[in-house]
Formats: sequence, C-alpha cells, structure tokens
Amino acid sequence: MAEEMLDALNRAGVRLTGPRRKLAALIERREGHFTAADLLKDAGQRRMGIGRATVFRLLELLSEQGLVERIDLPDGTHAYIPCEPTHHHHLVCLNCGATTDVDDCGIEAVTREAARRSGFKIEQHRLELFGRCPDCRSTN
Amino acid sequence: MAEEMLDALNRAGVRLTGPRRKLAALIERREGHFTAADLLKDAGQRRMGIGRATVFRLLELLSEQGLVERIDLPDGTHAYIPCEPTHHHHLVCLNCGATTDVDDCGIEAVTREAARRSGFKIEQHRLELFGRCPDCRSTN
DNA sequence: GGTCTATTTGATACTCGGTATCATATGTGT
DNA sequence: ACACATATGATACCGAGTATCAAATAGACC
Repeated sequence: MAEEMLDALNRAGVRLTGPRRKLAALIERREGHFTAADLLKDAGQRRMGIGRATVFRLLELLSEQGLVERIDLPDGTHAYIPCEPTHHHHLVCLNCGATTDVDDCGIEAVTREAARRSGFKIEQHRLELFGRCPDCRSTN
Repeated sequence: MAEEMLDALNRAGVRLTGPRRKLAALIERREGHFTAADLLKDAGQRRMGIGRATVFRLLELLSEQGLVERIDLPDGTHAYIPCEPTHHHHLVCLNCGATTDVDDCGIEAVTREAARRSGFKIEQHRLELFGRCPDCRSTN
C-alpha cells in the first residue's frame, strides 16, 4: 500500500523524496483513521526530522490522488483515512476507528429522488456512516 | 423563526438575554448557510457590541436543540444552517449557498445494505448533497 | 418596583489545524 | 557529476473555536 502511494505520486509527476517515502510507510502502519498530528507524532517518535508542513503537503497530494480522504467525525474533528481512488463512501467505527469502504449501494436512487423533490441539480454527495465494526460489536 | 429559536432556548432552560435575541434576529435574516464569522460581521456592522465567544456559544446551544446544524462544505470549511429539529439531510447550492432539507428518502435501505455487507452495526449517518438550486440552475 | 444570585457576557489569551514564506537541501534528467 | 527545478523544514502566520475571569444582567423572590 505504501507502494501504491509512491506509484501514485510518480504518476502525479512529483518527486519521490525521502520524507515522502517515510511518511507513506508510516501511513501504511496506521490502522483506521488518523490525524495529521498523529502522523507527525509517529515521525517525531522515530526521530525522523519531518516538518509539520511536509505532512500536510503529502496529505494534500494523496488526497488529490484519491488515496486518502479527509472525513469529518461526528465530534467535528477532521481525520484522514487511506482508501481506494474510486467513488465510494466510508464506514467508520466509533469505538476503534477502523474504517471500510462501501460502494454505491443504492445512493444514486436516493439522490435522484431528492433532486426530483427539491428541483436541485445534484452534483456531489457525501455519505458517512458511523457505527461499530464487527470486532467492537462483539467484544463489547 | 427567531421566535422558534427563543422558544427552544426557553425550553432548554437558559436565559433569554439581549445578545441572544439580537443574534437570533440576525440568523433569521440570513439566507442559506453562514459561518460564525458572518454572524459576527453582521453584529459588528450594526454596532451591537457582541463578543466572539457569545456567537459561538449561541451556535452551540442552537445546535444542541437541533435548530442549527453545522455542515462541512466540499471545500472543507464549516458552515451553519438553520433547520428543523427532526432527522433530515441537507441540500446545499454550490452557487448561492441556499439550502433545503430533505427527509429520509430511502437512505435507511442504503444503510441496512451497507451494514449487511460490512458486518458493522450502523448507529449514525450523515448525508450531504451539493448541487445547484432551481434559481441558479436556470439563471446560469 | 427593588434585591439578590446564578447565569451570561465580552475582553483577552490561548489552542489547534492548516497555510504562506523563504533560504537551504535534494531528486532527477542530462 | 552537474544543474536546476522541486521539495524541505523553520518560522511566522491565519482563522475557527475554547478557556478564563471580572463585570453585567436576567429573572426568581419579596
């Protein structure tokens, strides 16, 4: 998956620098969603001298390539989650932070219906689902 | 609608202070979504000496009562929109900022399907639809 | 209406996520 | 190995939101 990110950076025509490789590896080791601060802390603990700005810059790049997406948690904070660059939605575990992607299981119909009722022309939508993953569901 | 807000504040057991009345009136005059900064500017222009903190405090109160909801625009910024305190979703015009509410037109089925596929127990969801309202659709 | 007190207020200072700037370091095509 | 465009990290900055706290005030009681 770090490979995937580096490939994507290549495709985007940017350089494969040391900091970017290191950060990609750190993102790979993460589970569930994470914040920019989490990544920065990871990097700090390993004494890689990686700057704040670099972290944000990489997250922005990856997000342009669709390999990472920024979501808004129910408590209003922002988090990033690694994902596939196809259209999809996210399921986020409120307990452990695990995420999975779900593809369009019928949302098109919903947006069409909403458009019909409101007269709007709908161009984008965002659906986020929150709950408990199978693990957290059983172990408590 | 300002009435509605003041009623809700009453119901919540908080005081109906001057600043709260004034802000409720300002929110009423707004169209579409607005930011805390917008409100603050409105208040500033009318030389009501209303503090930053007060604005945020009222928005929080109203949001607890479900009369205002904070949404995340596609560009990542936060905005508030006045709305009814029932479960619903928002349709936001990307051109003029107008919003309307749409009730659950089939989303339950979508979340059930996503739950089935993923094994998650879904507890909350958030759906935001972005597009062009009837006016902006025709006039450009 | 006047008094009293808990609640609210606004000023100020702060935190936190994210961005701008800019001199220095480094990837990469040659 | 070179040259130069791109990326980096330090620093300063910005804007949304929160904490603090002394001064103001809503509203319950008389």
